[in-house]
Amino acid sequence: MSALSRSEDMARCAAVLGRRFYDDDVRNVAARILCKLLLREIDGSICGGVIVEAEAYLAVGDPANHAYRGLTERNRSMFGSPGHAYVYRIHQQHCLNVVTEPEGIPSAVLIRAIQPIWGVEIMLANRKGKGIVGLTDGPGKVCQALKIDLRYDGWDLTLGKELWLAELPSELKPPEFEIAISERVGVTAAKEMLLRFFIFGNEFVSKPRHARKLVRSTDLPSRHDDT
DNA sequence: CTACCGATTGACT
DNA sequence: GTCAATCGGTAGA
Repeated sequence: MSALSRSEDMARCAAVLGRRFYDDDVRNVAARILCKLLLREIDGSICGGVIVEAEAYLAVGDPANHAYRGLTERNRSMFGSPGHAYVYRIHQQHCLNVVTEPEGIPSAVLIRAIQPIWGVEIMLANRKGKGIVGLTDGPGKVCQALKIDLRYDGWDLTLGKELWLAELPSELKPPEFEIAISERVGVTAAKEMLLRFFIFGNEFVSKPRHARKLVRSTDLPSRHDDT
């Protein structure tokens, strides 16, 4: 068996994130989603990598949230149960969010960047010949590389097929990392809120990379229902 | 129905 | 650093 197929087996065997992971405070999920895997199966091949950057959009008091003014046709998925995808379109691009918190509470985490690991050749082809650096450092780029579009709006991410999230296999796990917190990128409302989370020092994070705060991965708050 | 605009990207100064 | 492309969602007439 080749190293490549062993690697793909590693991705296929990684523990799928279940509903409980998403059924939590959206800021908690945005921080804890770092170093998880985003995986996609395209024509029988695994594509994806490690999530290195994400943003939280709050259900309350966040005018940058698409659901700030209530339910619309576009944002309907955000009102659904946690662990489903909210995919929307902007400027000819698609952006992938994971829905968090209990059903009816419209909060979500935007996946802004991944570190490419599996199916790099396929992702490069989907992005038309750009290099590995810059392949998936932005929410639109992630969706281009992984062929994620509106068909996946409302997709259940806990099924472990087509499009899902999984734990980082222990073989790949770094001992510890620092989480940087900053203002969100590109928003025109609530610019000052510190709701962007990224792995400090990782080269696959989009710019800017200035950190307003730093938190150790081992110091994250526990789940709301942990005791 | 029309008008406005963006949780982006890529090209350019 | 700046800026245009480009089009579906949204709000308003």
